[in-house]
Amino acid sequence: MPESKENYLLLENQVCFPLYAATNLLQRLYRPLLAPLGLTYSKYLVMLLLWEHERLTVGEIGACLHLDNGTLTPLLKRMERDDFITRRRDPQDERRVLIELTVHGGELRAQALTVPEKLAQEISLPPDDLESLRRSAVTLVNLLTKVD
Amino acid sequence: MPESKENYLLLENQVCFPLYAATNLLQRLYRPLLAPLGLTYSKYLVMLLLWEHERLTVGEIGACLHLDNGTLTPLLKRMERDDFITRRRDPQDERRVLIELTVHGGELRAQALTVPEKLAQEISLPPDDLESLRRSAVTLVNLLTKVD
DNA sequence: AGCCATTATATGGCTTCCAATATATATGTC
DNA sequence: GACATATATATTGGAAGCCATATAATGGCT
Repeated sequence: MPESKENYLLLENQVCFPLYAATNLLQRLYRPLLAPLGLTYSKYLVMLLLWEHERLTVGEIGACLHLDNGTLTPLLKRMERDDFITRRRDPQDERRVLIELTVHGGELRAQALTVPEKLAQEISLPPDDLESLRRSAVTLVNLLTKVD
Repeated sequence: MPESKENYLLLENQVCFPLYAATNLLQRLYRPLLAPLGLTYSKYLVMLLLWEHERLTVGEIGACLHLDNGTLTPLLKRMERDDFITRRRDPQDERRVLIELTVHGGELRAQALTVPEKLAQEISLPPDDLESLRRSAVTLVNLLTKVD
């Protein structure tokens, strides 16, 4: 039946569009929460990683966040300029660049602690729904990265 | 217990990050499918709307896609330049700009029909999982737009 | 040592995204 | 009709995001 194929082109039935829209809307919500810390959402993600690991290469960050080098290099340069991180060549392997927190970057973690709960208040989706959304998105990401 | 608050800062526990990553990965999948049609993902979304409605204002498109004017105006100008759409002031209300398909834009729909199934093949997530992901993302989007 | 394939990051060009601001048109009120 | 307010789009400036390509360093292999 040809009609079913037609229906796939309806915006309402697209799987990717709600993810796209939700991502844009969420970044808009994050913006005012992160701006006082001098962070954007992408920079915030890098900081989350560094608060966990404290020394990473550009490549490792890209692998974790699924981001391209062409995205990360200028992003990290801005973060270096604004005193969140340091960038230096790995003496062991001069191809790599090691990313580490500055003192200021480390201290910022305390202020960031309040961000997740502030955001949760604005979303106010039942925790179960939120968790199932998270889980299915994680599943999708795992699937999409295995393809590569 | 203070530890639970700490855990919210772990990348693994973030709700927004998997959505963000999935969106980026999906756009990367769409790119090679849409490029032959001369479309990017955002332009594709605009086309989906116009294949359904055929005459929309800039504001209506922005409301449907949850996109800003600062995003849409240059996007639509490029689409006009590349002969997908026309832009003209509404004679009834000169503040508005009416967006309509060109002949070429209308014909493109036939080629776009194959895109959703090609993408579905690459994702290969069980249809039920995909549908539950879509549904919870839609719920989230509805929630986030009601706040406004 | 010299060469070649591989790896890690950087660069340039283009698109998308937003907030803040500007401009022009409509609308309502007196 | 004049003026304030609201509405619709455009503009500007900065940040992300990707691809394709370039540069530099490493690791064999001969």
